[in-house]
This record gives sequence, structure tokens and C-alpha cells, in this order.
Amino acid sequence: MEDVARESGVSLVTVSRAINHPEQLAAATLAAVRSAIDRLGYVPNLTAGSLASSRTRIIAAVVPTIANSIFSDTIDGLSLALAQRGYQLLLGQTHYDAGQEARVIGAFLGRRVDGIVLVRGSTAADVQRTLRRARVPVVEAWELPERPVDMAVGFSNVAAGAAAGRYLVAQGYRQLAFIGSDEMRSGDRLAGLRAAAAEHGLPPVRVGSVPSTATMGEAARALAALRSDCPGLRAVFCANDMLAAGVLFECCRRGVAVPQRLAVMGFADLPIAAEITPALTTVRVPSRRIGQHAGEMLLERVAGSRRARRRLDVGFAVVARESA
Amino acid sequence: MEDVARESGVSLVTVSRAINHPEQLAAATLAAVRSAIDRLGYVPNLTAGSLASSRTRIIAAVVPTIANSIFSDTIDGLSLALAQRGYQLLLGQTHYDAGQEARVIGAFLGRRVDGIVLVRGSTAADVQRTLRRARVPVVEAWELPERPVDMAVGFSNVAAGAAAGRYLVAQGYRQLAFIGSDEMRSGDRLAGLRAAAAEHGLPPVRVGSVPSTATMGEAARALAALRSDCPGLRAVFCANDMLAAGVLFECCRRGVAVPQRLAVMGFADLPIAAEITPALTTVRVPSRRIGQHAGEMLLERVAGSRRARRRLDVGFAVVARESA
DNA sequence: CTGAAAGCGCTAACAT
DNA sequence: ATGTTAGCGCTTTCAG
Repeated sequence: MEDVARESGVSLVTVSRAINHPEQLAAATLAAVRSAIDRLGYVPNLTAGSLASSRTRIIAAVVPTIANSIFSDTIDGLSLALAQRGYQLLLGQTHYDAGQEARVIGAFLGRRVDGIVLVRGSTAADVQRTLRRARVPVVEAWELPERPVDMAVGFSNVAAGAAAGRYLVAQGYRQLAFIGSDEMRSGDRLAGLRAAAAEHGLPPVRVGSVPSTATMGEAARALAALRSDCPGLRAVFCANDMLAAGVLFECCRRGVAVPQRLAVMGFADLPIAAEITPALTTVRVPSRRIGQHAGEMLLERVAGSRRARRRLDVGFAVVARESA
Repeated sequence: MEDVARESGVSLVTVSRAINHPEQLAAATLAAVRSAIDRLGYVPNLTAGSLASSRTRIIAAVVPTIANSIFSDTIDGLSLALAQRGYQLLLGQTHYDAGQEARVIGAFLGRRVDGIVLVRGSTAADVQRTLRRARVPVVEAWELPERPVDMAVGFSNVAAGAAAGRYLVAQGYRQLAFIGSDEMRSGDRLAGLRAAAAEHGLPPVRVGSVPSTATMGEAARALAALRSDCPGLRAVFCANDMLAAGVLFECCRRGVAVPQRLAVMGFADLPIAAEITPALTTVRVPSRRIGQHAGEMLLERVAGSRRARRRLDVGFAVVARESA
């Protein structure tokens, strides 16, 4: 930076301003500094800038796993919103492990990130306390806690599960089942499904429990177990479209007609839902928009707006296709 | 940090050492400092540390898009390798745009990341020059350029395409087609396929060109066009499994028997390949291992090893299933 | 094994 | 519109 200052005959601050507050400089000065920067190939050190300004221009995102396409659109939307404003994205995975989550968040706090997006985070009390004490802007995404750590953007997983349940009931199915993990938000969707079943006097919902990390293969096995356990099974709601696709593939292999013999419903409305045969009835969630909103809420807060919206409900919608 | 030093009756340096070089301290001193750290809830500022040590403990990854499951396992493997050694992952997307790629890389250099992973990066000359001048460790992943910027871990896309072609030829198909983008690595696979066709005196490979960002829907449309254009079409090789799945779904909708009427082959061996019906014949690529190796190579280099391996060929394998 | 001094490269107040 | 003066919070020599 000193080289640039010397080369363009100004002081250090002026170079700094040319980079961060160009509007404060006379046009001629700005041009001179910029040309010196180009000539010397100067690349400002953002680390030093961060230390001096105590703003890192980094937002961190914590996701269960990136290998799951469910969240990738959210990350994509977030990354887009950040890139537009010169922010960068630090990514951490928890692999659905609370200890790992705490460790990742600790590292992010040490890095003094300007904000954190928690996608489907745990509600571990100590993590919440850590975050509050750090006074770092946080948005919880893909859910809407009663009392968020800071901000939240998402939808009610219970309501989404209930909506799926009501749709299945309306189609005339009585013996319902659920395939998914029974913890966290997936568990909330199960709770909603159960509520809908109870509401209409249906028999108890059968549960094919799979790990949070489960993919198509596990779903197929869970379905097989469920069917031999409960021959009267008429409809199954899966915690996400990948599990549902696994179920559909299993039905195809076994010659089970969908939806005539068994109705299948998914969650998220991933691209595959519309393409698979039979096309998958599912619950659409604005995944990318969740990420964008999360980014914008965070940046607004960083910019100093105190009275930012704290809870944003982006809703969901049942998408009726062929499978149920 | 000063508070911790006072609280434990040592100097600043000693606190710093307790954090970064605990082995250099007497056990008693270390314990005292650690207990003070806990009591005060001290979180070291990594930004300041980075500035002082000129090591950020951040590795950056540049991917075309995270929304494509093809690369997510690589990111996952990379993130794992990094987390184990206390490194963090900064993620940038190019959306297959060279300007965006240059901008992202520029931002990473400004951040003084300790290393950069380029997943399927462009070979834009100016980007290469920028990276070389920055003297930052770089690994190009998912390909094996003749003359890498620095290091590379991947496989030969041309060879992989040729292997797919030879497999199809061996199954007796003569009129081959390709669905994918014709730029970058996908184009290399097409080149390999063409070479294999030429080798055996087959008619020219038909190409259903789709954008790099294409997904199942576009692949379905490309197939429809290809089939009406060339009724004798017997086999189609898709640049990735998602495109292949789109083709399979289209065949299912149109009642085209696979592989009897049309053989379909994919690339990557994503989870869906084994589950879909008919099971997808594809080319397996060790996606997660590519990420892990990339991380390890980078960290080794950061640790000072000069004579690190520069090119690592992880290979690929044709996986014969039902679709071809 | 521990400490004192000297920055890392930049930005934020104040000046002018 | 530009410059001066102080740091930001840590790590790195170099001494003991």
C-alpha cells in the first residue's frame, strides 16, 4: 500500500479511501491511485483491513451436510446474495453431530465472522448461549423457532407436515406412514402428520425411521420393512424428495403400482420430483429464497439496521402430481 | 488476551503459546492459562493471528455451482480434510462464468487464503498468471492438465469419455450420441467418445448440446430432439448422471425400452445411478477422495513440503449396470 | 521455559 | 478533499 501511495504521490489513507470509499476522493486523485494500483498489481490485504475495521466481510453458514441436495439451493442463494455485496462465504458442516456443530461455530466466532446462518441447526442450549454472548448476527434457516437466537427465515415444519397429512386424507388414504429421521425438523414434520391423522380419526401413523443422513437406499429398505409390517399401508410421506425417490424406485422394482397400491409424497420439490415417473406429489419449499433472505437480513443487520425483521415466514405449498 | 495473561499471571506471549504451541510450555503454566481461558470465556481472534503470522488457516474452493450434486461430495471430502487440521473452507461459485471466476479468485487472494482448490476451473490465461504471481498453492481438481498451474488431482476426462465409448462399442451399439455441454471438461469427455467411435469406424457421434448448468429437464428435451433427428440412434452417453436420469425418465414417459431400444450411460456414479430403474451404467469417479486429496496436498504444501506430488491421477471405472 | 520489543497491513478518528 | 496519529489483537524474533 505504501508503494501505491508513493507511486501516486498521495498518503496511505488516500489509497485506503480509493479502495473503500472512492466517492470521498477527487476524480483526479482517484484515477491516479487506481492507475498506480493497476500498474503495481497491488492486491489489498483484507485480513489487515478486517483487523483494523473489525468487519471481516465474511458470513458463515453451518449446514448438516452439503452432500444433500436439499440445502444446496439455499447455499447457492446465500452465496449469491453475499457475492453481490462483496461478502464471502465460509462453510461448515455438522454431519448432524452436536459436538461438531459447537466446534464449527466456535471456529467461526474466533474468525469474527460478521454473521452466521444456521441451516437446520440444533437448539442445543449452550450453542444458543454462546451465540447470544458473542452478539453476532444469526439467522436460523429452514425453520421458525418460537424464540429464535436472533433472526429466522423459514416455515413451520409442523404445519408443513400437517398440510401433507391433510392432503393425503383428502385423497382418501387412511393408513399413513412416515419415512424419515425422527429428530429435529424432520421430526416436526412427523408431528404435523400425526396431528393431521389424529384430527381425522385415522389409525396411528406408522414410522419407518432412518438416520438423518439417509438417502435413497435406506428409504427403500425402510419401505420394505414398513410394508411387511403393515400390509394395509396406503400412503407414505417422506421427509424429503430423495427418500421419496428411493421409495418410488423400490416400488418400481417390486411392481407396486403408485399411487393405486401405495401413494407416495415427498418434501422440498427438488428437480427430480417433477421428472420422475410417476411425478412426485410433494411440498414445495422456496429453498433458494431462504438463502437469499438469510443473506440480506444479515447484511442489513451488519449495515446497522437495528429494527430488522426477526422472523420471516416464506411458507410452503403442497404440489399435487401423480404419486399421491 | 491481556485479561487472560493477567488472570493467569503470565505474559501475553505465554498465552499465545498456550494456544498455538502448547508443547512448548511447562505443564503447570499450560494448565493455569487454560483454566483462565475457560473462566473468562476467551475466544482468540484468528484475524489478528492471521495478520501477525501471515497464515490465515483458510482454504478456498472455487466450484462452478454447488447446486450440482456432482461436486458436493468433493466439497464434502475437502471440508472434512480441512476441519481435521483446524482449517476452514471459503466457498465461491463461478456459475460457469469466466468473469465471475476471476472476481472470486481475486477476492480470495485479497483474503490471503493459504491455498485454493479449483474444481473444473477455466484455463483462462490471465487467471493462471494471477495465480502463479500470487505464489499461492493451488490444486486443480476433476481434471489433469498437461501443465497445471501448480498441482492437480483428478483423472483424464478424455480417457474417461473414450472408456465409455469403448464400452458402448463392445456392447454392439453403433450409432452413438452425447448429451452434455461441449465446453470444458464435459467437452473433453465428448472428444474421448468421438475418438472411440472413430477408432472402430462408427458413424459420427450425434451431439445434443445442453448448457453447462443443464439438469434433467433439458436432458429430456435434448433426447427428444436427438431421436427425431436420428431415428437410428442406439446409445447415448450423458455428461453426468443427472442428465442420464433425465433421459431415463423421458424414455419411461415415452415408452422407450432401455436398453433394448436405447442404451443410456451416465457419468459420476451418483447415488441415484444404482437406484433408478433400469439401474444406470456409468463411469465412477472418486469424487469425495478427490476433495480429500486436494485438501491434503494443499496442507502438506502449506506445511512447507516443497517436493509435494504435483499430479495425482485417481482414475475412474466403468460400472456396468442395466441401462447399457 | 518464559518475556520484551517490534511489528503484521490496514482503517478510524480526528485534524487541516 | 487529503493527511496525521493511533491503534486493531495477535505472533515473531531475540534475550534471558
